[in-house]
Amino acid sequence: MEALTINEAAETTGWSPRMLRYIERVGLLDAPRSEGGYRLYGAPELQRLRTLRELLTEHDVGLGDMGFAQRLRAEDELREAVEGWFAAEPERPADIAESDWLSFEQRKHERLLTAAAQLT
Amino acid sequence: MEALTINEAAETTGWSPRMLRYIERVGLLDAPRSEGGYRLYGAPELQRLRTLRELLTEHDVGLGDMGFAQRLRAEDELREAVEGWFAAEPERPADIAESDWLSFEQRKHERLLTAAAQLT
DNA sequence: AGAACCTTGACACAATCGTGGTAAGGTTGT
DNA sequence: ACAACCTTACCACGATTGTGTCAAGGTTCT
Repeated sequence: MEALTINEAAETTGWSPRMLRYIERVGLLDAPRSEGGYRLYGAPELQRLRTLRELLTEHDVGLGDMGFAQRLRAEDELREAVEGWFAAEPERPADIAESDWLSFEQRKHERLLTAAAQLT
Repeated sequence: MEALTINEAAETTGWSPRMLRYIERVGLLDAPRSEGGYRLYGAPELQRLRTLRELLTEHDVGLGDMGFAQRLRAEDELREAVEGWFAAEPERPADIAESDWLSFEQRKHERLLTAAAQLT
């Protein structure tokens, strides 16, 4: 048939059945259900599960991280708050003449870090 | 005097000194240092720390989540992988016959895969 | 109808996170 | 020089995450 049950899907995707349920619990991938409530994994779900596995292992990312990424896409207010926070880099051009507490090197280092973070 | 030491900064921002060091450890906000190595919090850092506090409590977000958001801004490859994964949402329009949805999704996914392959 | 599979829920357990404390030693300002 | 503050490096500890296993019961297929 077209759709696999959870154990079959587990075998072909590399996840455990337990983890497939967990992935659903954290809201990352809901498998469609049969009339009786069985999860049924079609080709799109299987492919997505394999891709997810690759993504996590290759970039050292957790399921919780992906859950947060999903919130960032879904919740406008949250995304704007987060973007706003990162955009508000600390700059104090007025202090550079009067700087009795911040060395030029430290300031340069800060700018380098911020620039690196904004290489989009 | 332009900058507060860590305990003073803790008092005005609502964080504990311990947490200010932790926030720095996870890479979210590096305070500039004095010659002797003391962290010195200026007005921009204080403001950012307050904003961060608000952001976390109001949206139920953790420091780890913010760390991941920072990685998303800094690492192009990661951001694209994550975006790509979410973009490949399995959608099954109801007006497609049950015998057809699988091949439909398969074709759609193949298109996505070839598109992704051409990105690299 | 019966074997084999699935469901949810619970208990378990190592690893990490968020947070506090303490100790040994360096810095600052009077 | 001395009190008061700061630094890093540890130990601790409850909560959460990622993962397994088991139990009690419902579904699927032959």
